[in-house]
Amino acid sequence: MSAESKQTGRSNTDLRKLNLSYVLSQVHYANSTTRSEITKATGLNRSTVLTLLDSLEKRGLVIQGSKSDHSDIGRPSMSVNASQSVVSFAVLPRLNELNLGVVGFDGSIITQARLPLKTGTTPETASSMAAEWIENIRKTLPAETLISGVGVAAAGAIKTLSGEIRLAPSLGWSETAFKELLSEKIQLPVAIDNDAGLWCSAEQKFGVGRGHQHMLLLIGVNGGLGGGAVVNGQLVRGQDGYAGEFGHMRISDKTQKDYSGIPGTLEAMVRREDIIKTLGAGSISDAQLFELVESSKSKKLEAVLNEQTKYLGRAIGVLLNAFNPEILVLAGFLELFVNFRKEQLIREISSQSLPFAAENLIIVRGTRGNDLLMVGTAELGFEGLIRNPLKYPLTQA
Amino acid sequence: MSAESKQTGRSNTDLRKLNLSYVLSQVHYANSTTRSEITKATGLNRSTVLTLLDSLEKRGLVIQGSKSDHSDIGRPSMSVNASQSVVSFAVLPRLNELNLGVVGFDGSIITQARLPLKTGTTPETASSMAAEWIENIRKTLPAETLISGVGVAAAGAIKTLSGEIRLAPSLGWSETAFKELLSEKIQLPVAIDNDAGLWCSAEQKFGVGRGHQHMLLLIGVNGGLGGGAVVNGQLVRGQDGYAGEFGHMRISDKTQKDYSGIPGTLEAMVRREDIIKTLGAGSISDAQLFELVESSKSKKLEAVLNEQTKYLGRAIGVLLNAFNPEILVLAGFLELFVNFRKEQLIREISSQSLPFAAENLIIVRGTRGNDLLMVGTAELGFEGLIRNPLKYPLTQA
DNA sequence: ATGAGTTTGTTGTTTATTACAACAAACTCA
DNA sequence: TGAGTTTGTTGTAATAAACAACAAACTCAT
Repeated sequence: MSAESKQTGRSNTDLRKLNLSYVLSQVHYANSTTRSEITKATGLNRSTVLTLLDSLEKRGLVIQGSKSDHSDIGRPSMSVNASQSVVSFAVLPRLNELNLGVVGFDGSIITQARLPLKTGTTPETASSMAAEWIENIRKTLPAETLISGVGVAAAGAIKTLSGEIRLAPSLGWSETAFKELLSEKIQLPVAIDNDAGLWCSAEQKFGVGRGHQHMLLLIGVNGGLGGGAVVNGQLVRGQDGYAGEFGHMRISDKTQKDYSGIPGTLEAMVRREDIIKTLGAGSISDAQLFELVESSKSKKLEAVLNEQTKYLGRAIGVLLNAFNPEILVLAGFLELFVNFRKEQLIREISSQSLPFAAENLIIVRGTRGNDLLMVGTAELGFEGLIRNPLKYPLTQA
Repeated sequence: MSAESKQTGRSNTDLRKLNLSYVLSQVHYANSTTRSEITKATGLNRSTVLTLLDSLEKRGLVIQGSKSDHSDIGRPSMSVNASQSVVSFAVLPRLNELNLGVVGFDGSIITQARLPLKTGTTPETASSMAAEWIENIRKTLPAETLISGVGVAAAGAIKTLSGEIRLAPSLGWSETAFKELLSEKIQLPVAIDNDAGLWCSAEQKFGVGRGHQHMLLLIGVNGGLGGGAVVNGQLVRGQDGYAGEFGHMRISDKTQKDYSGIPGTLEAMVRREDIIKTLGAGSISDAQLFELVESSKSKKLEAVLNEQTKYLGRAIGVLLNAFNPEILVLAGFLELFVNFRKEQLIREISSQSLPFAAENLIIVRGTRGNDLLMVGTAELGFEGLIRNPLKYPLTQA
C-alpha cells in the first residue's frame, strides 16, 4: 500500500536526516553494536557510515569504542554504543504511588523512585511532585548529561496528540491537560500515552516481541484489562489515541459490567478479583497468585478458570480475525492462562475464529516486572531525538 | 513510533526513487493536477519537480499538457495527467461470474467484461478464462500501451504474500496457488487480495474515505460480511493477509452460526437473508431492498431490524475500541442501517463502547456500484509501479 | 492597448550527500 | 613472519536537490 501517508518530497538534507535517524535507532535498540554491523544493516558505504557516526558522536549521542572484543578474521570493527549521558525521564502516576525514573539512551535505568500518592491527589499536585523530583535529580546529573524529553504513562483514555488525560478511573482524574501541566513546569518536551499501549510497544522493541511487525498484547491487572496492537511495526493509536482498548470489547450477552460500566465485555468476564475471591485470598502479587492456583485443587476455581478461559479465548479470537498478528503477548495476571490453561485457550481460540488467522500464532507471557514499562515510557522522551538526531532540542541538565 | 519498520540506509538514488514515487502517486490519486500544485505539495524546488516530471514523462507514465485552464494571476502552470496508456488488469472471480477489466493509470475503466462462471468451476479453468481474455484484450490495445500488472480480488482467506487462496467458500475453492496459476499463463506480475480489504483501500484512496488515515469498512452481501481497516494510511493485512475478517468476530453467546460455522458472530447475527425472508422477497438488489424496507410497515421487520442494529452496534463498538478510526464506512446491504437506523445505531454504539473512541466518528455509506472495487483491484497492479516508477518491469502490450 | 505585477518554465551553477577507489591499519591463521 | 582478510580513513567522483537569474505567460488597472 503506497497511499500517501504523510510523506512529502525529500531533499538532500532530509536524506541525511533519514540515515542519521536510522543509524541512531539501530544503536539505540541494539544498545551495543559495531560500525561494520551498521554498515551491513544499512547497506550504506563504509565511508558514509563513518560520517554519520562521527556527527552523532560529535553531538554526544553515541560513543565509538576503540575496539570491540571479537575473534573474527580481519581488522576488528569499532564498537558503537548509545550514550548513557543522554537521558529521558519517565513519569508513571498510579493508584497509590507516583513512579519516577531516569532512563539512559542505552536503555539502562539510572535512578528511580516511588513517591506515595494519596487517593484524591489532583493532577496539579501530582505534576508538581513529578516536576520537583525531576528538577532535583537534574541537579545531581553529571554536567555533560543531555535531556531528551519526558514520557508519561497513565491507565485510561489519553488523547495523545494534545496530551490530555480524558479519563483515568484508577487515579480519579478526568479532562486534564496533563502534558501542558507538566511541560510548563519543567520546560522540557513531554509526551503522554496509555500505559498498556506503551507496554505493548516496549515488548515489541525490547521484550518478547522483538523483530515482530504485527503483535497484540493483553494485560490484566486488578482494576482493569488493557491492550495494545502493533501493525506494520507501529503502535496503533487511532485518530486520537484511544485505540487498543481491548478490555471494553463486548463479547457476550451477559449483563455483568466492567469497570467502565459496559456489560458483557472482556474486562467484565475475565477478572482477577473473581479468581482471588474464589481462592479466598486477599491482596497478593501475581507471583503469589500463580503459586496458589498451581497448588489449588478447588473445583470451584476450576470452574471459574474454565469460564474465564472461554471468554478470553473468544476475545482473542475476535482480535486475531481483526489483526492476524504474528505474536500474542499475555501480561499481568493473564499470564496465568499461558501457564495453566494454554491448551484450553488454544482450543477456545480455534473454535471461535477462522483457523487461518491463528495458524502461525505465537502465544507468550509478557516480560515480568515494571522495568520494561519504565523503559517504554521513557521511550516517549526519546522519540523526537531519534526522528531528528541533530536538530531536536536537547537540553543540558 | 519510530521502530525500525523495514527502512534501511538511503542513497542518493533512493532519494530520487522516493521523490519520483511520491510525485507519481500524487498524479495518480489526483488524476489531473498541475506542476505548481505538485511543487507546493512536495515542498521541492520548481526545478527539481521539472526534472522529476520530465523523467516520468519520458517513461510514458505522465502527460504534461501545454496549459491548464485557470484564471489565476501569473503564468499558468502546466497540467499534469496520469497516462491512460499505462494500464492494469483486474480479475474478480465471483459466485456466478468472472468479472474482468482494464483500468487506466488515470483511474478510468477502459474495458470490462462479465463472463459467466458455472458453479464448480475450478481455479485452473477460471484462471485460463481470465488469461485468455487478457491476451485477447492485449491485442486490441494501442501499440504504445504499457501494462503495469494484474490484480485479483476474491472473497475469502487470501495469503497475500504467496498469493494463495486458502479458502473461498462462495467459489468453492481452497488451498489454491491462484497467483502462480495466473501469472505463469500471462507472464505479468500478479497480486491478489481479499475483496473487502481492497474495497476498504479503494474507499480510502478514491471514495468516501479520501484523506483519512484511520478508517474502517464493513460490507455485507448475501453470502457474508467482510471488512477492512486502514491504520496510519495503510491497509491492515496482518502476518499473512487474513486481517479484517470482522464478519467472524464473536460478539454474542447465541448459537446461530455464520457461513463459516462459528456461532454468535456478527455475520451470524446480521444477515441480509433474514431481512429478505421477513419481507417475503426473493432475489433482489440492494436498491430494491432499501425501497421495500422504506415502504414497509411490518412490525416483524421492525423487530428484525432492531435486533440486527443492536448487534451491528455492538460489533462496531468493539471495533471502535480497537481501532479508534476517524471514519466508518458501511457498504453493501449494511447501508440500510445508515439510511434507516442511524440514530439507533449510534445509541447502541455509545452504550457499548468507551465514549471517547466514538466522539469524532463519521459514519457514512459506501460508494455505490462495483466500479470502485474494480479500480481498487487494478490498484494492486499499479503498486509496484508507484513504488519504483523507473525500474518496475512494465510490459509492452 | 499597454505596462506593472505576478507566477511559472527553464537553464546554468552551487551545495549537500553518498559512492567509489586506494591505501593504511589491525587482526587471524598457517 | 607473512599471506589473507576485514575495517578505518582519506581524497575524489557521481548524483541529486537547491538556488539564482532570466524569460515566458498570464491578470489587472489605467
